[in-house]
Amino acid sequence: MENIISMKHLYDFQLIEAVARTGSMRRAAEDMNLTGSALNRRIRRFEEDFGFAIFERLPGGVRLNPAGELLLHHYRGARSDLARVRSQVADLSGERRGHVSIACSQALTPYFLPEQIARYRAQHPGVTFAVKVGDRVQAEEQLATFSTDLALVFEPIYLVDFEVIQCVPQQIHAILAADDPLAEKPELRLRDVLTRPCVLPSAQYGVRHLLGLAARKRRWELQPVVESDSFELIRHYALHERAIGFQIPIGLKSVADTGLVFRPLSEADVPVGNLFLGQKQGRTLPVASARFAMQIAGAIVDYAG
Amino acid sequence: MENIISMKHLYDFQLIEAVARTGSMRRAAEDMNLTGSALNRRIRRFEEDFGFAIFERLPGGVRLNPAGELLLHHYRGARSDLARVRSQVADLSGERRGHVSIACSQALTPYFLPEQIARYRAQHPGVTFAVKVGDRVQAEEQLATFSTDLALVFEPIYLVDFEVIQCVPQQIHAILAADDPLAEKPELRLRDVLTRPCVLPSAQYGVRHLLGLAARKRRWELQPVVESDSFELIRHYALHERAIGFQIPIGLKSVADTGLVFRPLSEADVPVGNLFLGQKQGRTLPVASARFAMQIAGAIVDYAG
DNA sequence: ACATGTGGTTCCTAAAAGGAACCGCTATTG
DNA sequence: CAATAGCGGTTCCTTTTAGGAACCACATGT
Repeated sequence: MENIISMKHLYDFQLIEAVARTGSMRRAAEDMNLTGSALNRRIRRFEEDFGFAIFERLPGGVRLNPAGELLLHHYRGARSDLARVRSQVADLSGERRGHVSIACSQALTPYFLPEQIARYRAQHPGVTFAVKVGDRVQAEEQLATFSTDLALVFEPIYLVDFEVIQCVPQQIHAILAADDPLAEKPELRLRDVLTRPCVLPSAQYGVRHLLGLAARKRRWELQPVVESDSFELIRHYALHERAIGFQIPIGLKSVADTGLVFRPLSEADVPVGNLFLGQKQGRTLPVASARFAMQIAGAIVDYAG
Repeated sequence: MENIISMKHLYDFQLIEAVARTGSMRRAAEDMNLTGSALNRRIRRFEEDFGFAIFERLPGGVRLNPAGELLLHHYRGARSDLARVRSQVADLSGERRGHVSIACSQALTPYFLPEQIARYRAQHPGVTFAVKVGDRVQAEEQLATFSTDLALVFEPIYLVDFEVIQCVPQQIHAILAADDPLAEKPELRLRDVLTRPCVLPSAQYGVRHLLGLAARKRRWELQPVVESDSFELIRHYALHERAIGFQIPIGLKSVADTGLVFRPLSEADVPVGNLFLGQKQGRTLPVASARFAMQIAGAIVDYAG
């Protein structure tokens, strides 16, 4: 998966990464299909070449020291840059192959991303995709450690090392049964929905965060009857108990004919959130990723309108 | 020199760079102390691992193809980034060692840089320096290929990939004998000096460029009696024939007691040039280089005032 | 036509890396 | 408290890999 690149000169770094991950030379050795003694010798020799120890030896295992952290970050950067070079070389050889990895929120999985990926692959069948779903913190981490090329996140937190490619506003929508009396209003107030049973995403998600802000401002408290990190569960549960779920509109096109409707919350009550498409600051992306980024940058603008 | 870092995993790239430099596998093999057959095998195996050929095989030698150019640029970036990591690790080990490489114009060599380097080394004796003198084009090239950390150039041309750290104006000064009648004026006009025998830097230098611009505007032509790429020769020749040389003030502190004086040209005649201190766009410099950059950034501002 | 240079290949030897067993240590556990 | 299990580190020996020398096919320039 990641080892597609795995050129030989980076083998030492792969070993170091494995040791750092497992916290033990012997376990890492098993992972990498060699014996503990061999791995130990490689690590020690590497440290000698490098000039500094990169692991703390503890009883019961090893751990990266600060020097090792710096070094591992360098390796991840170098590896991703080599992948970019390989991609550019493949591109100028006319191969039109490549690989795109994107970290995104769950809201993008039911409708938006499948459609976009299919559209892209229709033009470039040689390009493969890796979609890593997670909350906004995980997305930013994966960007920082070169684990992903792109991130598409709603209301990211830190935005350090995050280069914004595109940013579109997304007002939170309430999801309710089609025959719910509230469904007749074109726009819902916060007091309309918070007096009803609510199904909310868990705390780490941006939708929950914005709803929490809006509620706290009015000295209310969010009291979800169901709380989940599965947006799919939230949507389906809204139908079962006639409870109210929440989501951003880009994730809602698909609920149209499932007995559910969605209505925006009033901007006077809940602040508008932003959906960010970004990459790691300063990176040059592989060609396939860069092209795909351009495509969805345009697409999210269309969806927002 | 550059191989201070030379960790083992970059050996293949060092070989590739040697082949690219010499244009021949056998000559590169000699340089790197191995035989042609061994080197050839390594290159071919590397290309197989990488997935693409990186050399064009011509009768009479080899040459990097576009893929190879991309790859070599990646390598130079990775190498310099590893050097930075090593520097940071050394720094957090309290070693206060390091190496600073700077490309600069000749104007900085007689007085400014020696003083600055001495001042820095007085505080950090473990830090070594490499000063590469050249014209402004060479300085920018060296920055782009990671051959130098810093560049201090007068009137750089392209400024692509050039991250400006500091920029100070420098008005061109005329250099003349202390007993020259013109020396009595505090400021000289262009017509005063161009009617006299002139000693000019050659075309690639910024001083010549600005003088040429000013002259062409008035439909005059520069007709130097002596033209040289040695600023030292220009200074000394001014004394011998009582000709007029040109230089920027930061390079002139040292001529005070050599029978020469310097007077600024009027800003109405010759546009003010700029002395730029810069690094490669987006790079994180090794600690020693970053600290030295901060020092001279302050120093050139003082000199300009 | 020849000598000289090139990249590429083969065969064989030299060097480097890996595997298995063992050492000294520490934390856990009966 | 002693036995045990797991850890990093070391040693010895085997396996694998890389390097050296000679050679080939080819192109160039005398």
